[in-house]
Amino acid sequence: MEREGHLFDIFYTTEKDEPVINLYIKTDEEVVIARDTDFQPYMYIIPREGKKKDLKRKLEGLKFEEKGDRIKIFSIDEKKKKDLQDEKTVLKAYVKHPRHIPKLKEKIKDWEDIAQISEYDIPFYKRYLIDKQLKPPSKVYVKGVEIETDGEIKKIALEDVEQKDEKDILEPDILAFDLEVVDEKVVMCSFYKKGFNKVLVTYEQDYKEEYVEIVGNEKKLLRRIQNIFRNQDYTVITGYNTDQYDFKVLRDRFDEHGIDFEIGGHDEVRFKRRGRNYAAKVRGRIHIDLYPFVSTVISRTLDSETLDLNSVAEEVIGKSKEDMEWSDIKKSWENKENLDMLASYALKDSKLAHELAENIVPQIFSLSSLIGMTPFDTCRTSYGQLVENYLIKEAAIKNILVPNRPTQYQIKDRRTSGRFTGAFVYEPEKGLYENIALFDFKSLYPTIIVSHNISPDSLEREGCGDELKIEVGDEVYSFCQEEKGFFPEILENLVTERYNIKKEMKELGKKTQAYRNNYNRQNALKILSNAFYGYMGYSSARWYSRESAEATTKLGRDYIKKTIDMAEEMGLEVVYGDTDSVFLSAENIGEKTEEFGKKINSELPGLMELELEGMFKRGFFTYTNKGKGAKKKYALLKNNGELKITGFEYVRRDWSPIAKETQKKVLQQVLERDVEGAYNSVKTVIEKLKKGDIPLEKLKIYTTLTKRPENYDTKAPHVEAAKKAIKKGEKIKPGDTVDYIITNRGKTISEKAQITKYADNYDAEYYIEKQIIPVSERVLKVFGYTTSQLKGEGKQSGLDRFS
DNA sequence: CTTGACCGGGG
DNA sequence: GTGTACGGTCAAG
Repeated sequence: MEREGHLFDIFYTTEKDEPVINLYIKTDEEVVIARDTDFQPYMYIIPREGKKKDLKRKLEGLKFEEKGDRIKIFSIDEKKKKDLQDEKTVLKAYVKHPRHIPKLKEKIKDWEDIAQISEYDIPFYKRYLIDKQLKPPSKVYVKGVEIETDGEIKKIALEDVEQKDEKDILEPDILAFDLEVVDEKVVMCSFYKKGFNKVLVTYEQDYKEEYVEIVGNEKKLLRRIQNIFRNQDYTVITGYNTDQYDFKVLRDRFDEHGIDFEIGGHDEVRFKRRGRNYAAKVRGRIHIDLYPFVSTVISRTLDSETLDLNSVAEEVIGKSKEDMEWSDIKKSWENKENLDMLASYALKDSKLAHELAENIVPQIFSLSSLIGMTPFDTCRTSYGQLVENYLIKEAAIKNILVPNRPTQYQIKDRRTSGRFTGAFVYEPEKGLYENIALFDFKSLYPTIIVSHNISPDSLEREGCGDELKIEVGDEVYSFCQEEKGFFPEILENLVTERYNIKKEMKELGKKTQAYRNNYNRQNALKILSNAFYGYMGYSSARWYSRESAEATTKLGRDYIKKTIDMAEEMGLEVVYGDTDSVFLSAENIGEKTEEFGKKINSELPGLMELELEGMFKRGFFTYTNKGKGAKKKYALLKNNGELKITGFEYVRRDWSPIAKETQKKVLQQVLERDVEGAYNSVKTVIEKLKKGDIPLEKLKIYTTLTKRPENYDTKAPHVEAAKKAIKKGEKIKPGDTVDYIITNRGKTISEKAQITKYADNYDAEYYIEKQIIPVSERVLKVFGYTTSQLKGEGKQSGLDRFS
């Protein structure tokens, strides 16, 4: 029988000591598992010069036992493969089971006749996706017969699987959930899905809302959670930080009550180790934890420096919820007060996660299908893995041998010896500027790599007749231009496809599905192509090439400097420049921009292009404590009055709300040319602080405890505050975020720190000196104000220098 | 200046 | 699981 469906997950099982690949496929009607029993594990062994025959004979005769495992190579194919610059004959050695691969490698690694062993550490399921060129969660075609099973899921004995259109991607059907936990017990669990929202509660009382369901006790709550997870119709199960929190709590509570943690319908939730963390794998569903993806990928496009659900949702989808204080959640539950509010808070959390997922999951899916990884892996990826997975997939197609991962020793070595000059920064002269045009290079590094053929396989190529020599410091690197390199060829395709899609998008209505799909695809292309440069200099990369990375930044510096020179020649004032962007100012900036853009672009090679990113009415630039122009710290005022603030403290959570509010206000007033007003705002806040007029709410500072307070060697305010609270009977454990106030009792800051709950006064001096002054000084010293003036101690002087 | 500890998200 | 993967900041050395 033949059918089509979206391949959304893959893993292997061992049956009768043979590996079986299981493909999870969602067809229009149901989810099926297609089972492939024919895929064989292998690795490559490269013989030394002239030793091929000897080696092959020895390998064929090899038989050994390890921990009861009888291991032998049961067949060897000879292949030709490209190894960076040379073509080599390699032996493709097949074994019976994936776990034999590392054992075989260990056994033969010191053999005289072997020059190198390759591709021995590519997980079996990934190998399958790569070799079959499958791109989850896009559409595949499968052929096979149904197998009789007693389970709920239909199984197919796979005869053939083929990738269809990789742009035909699974439509996610999302269930979001969220736990409320008090004293390490689950007291509420909320669910949100289209047409289904529910809050399970263990405490019995009259609840106003119909979504509340009373379940009596924690054990019944867990049973009901299990029931909902199993029986609701959905493909994606999601939440925020569910790997590190919700799923772990659930596992512990299921354990405690002696219930099997089975929620996928036919298998236990598995915790897969990924570096120092674990990821919860639910077979039959796609468990997407939004947080790791937000923190590695989405965060780059965000202004917010904190990545809590609320701030992220606010920026990504423009929505947030009224946050409930942690202490209030606890209080509400302990006193059984306001439980309706607590339930609605719980529902809002999963609703928000759901809305965020509606936006982010399609991005993850699109990236998955481009890279060829499962969505499960993609949402937990690092940039290094993203690039490397793609490279391995492309290497297989181009018959290139995958380089081995560096050893720990090599990684250390690369880290210490591999530092090199980065991007060029044109430091801003502090102050206010009018009429600003912001130009930047479209995909600067990718286009440099393509236009100059920067690639590990083009580097120092012997006998090359057309070399590009790049001087970096004392070194000269040469890149052969005769043949397109591995990286440039890939990047050219990625960048060109993205340009084409963006063109296509202009013809489409923004609300159409086609537009959204295209948007996500071009976004995935952008994420991937922008990651290549970093990958070349990433110490754990298989295709590490410090020389290529160095050459890329060198060329980048040259291009941005050339841009700055040309701008100056044309009489434009250069305000600030960083890596790939320049801020230019001129009275008649509107007229000059077009001419400038045309001139620059006529001189740029190949795919390279400088683009006008935006025009601003006014901009504010500041400098660092050392008196140099501050990088990446500026505030811009758009023509429509909107503010764009970059790099200032006001977004960070380790500052008190009053400090953040004050800084934002000051920046706003400064940009409106009301410097004196800004100064007065600071003075007013300081006065209020002195009088004790600022509510404690605005003075809280948040920090998380990562271990038990008594285990800290250093005296930090949040630790000391926690210790004092514990003495008073408060329960605070590792992982808790404490909010504290610096009070006026005690000598050192640590002595003065008290959990908000136990604080009834504040140390005005501290908040003025350590919070308000530093954040406002950062802005106002540019206009000649000194610290003592801000404190109201000195006279004003030189105020109009910049106004 | 280098090294090592700490921290993120969640309740 | 063809295992054992972050990156930035800040105080201490």
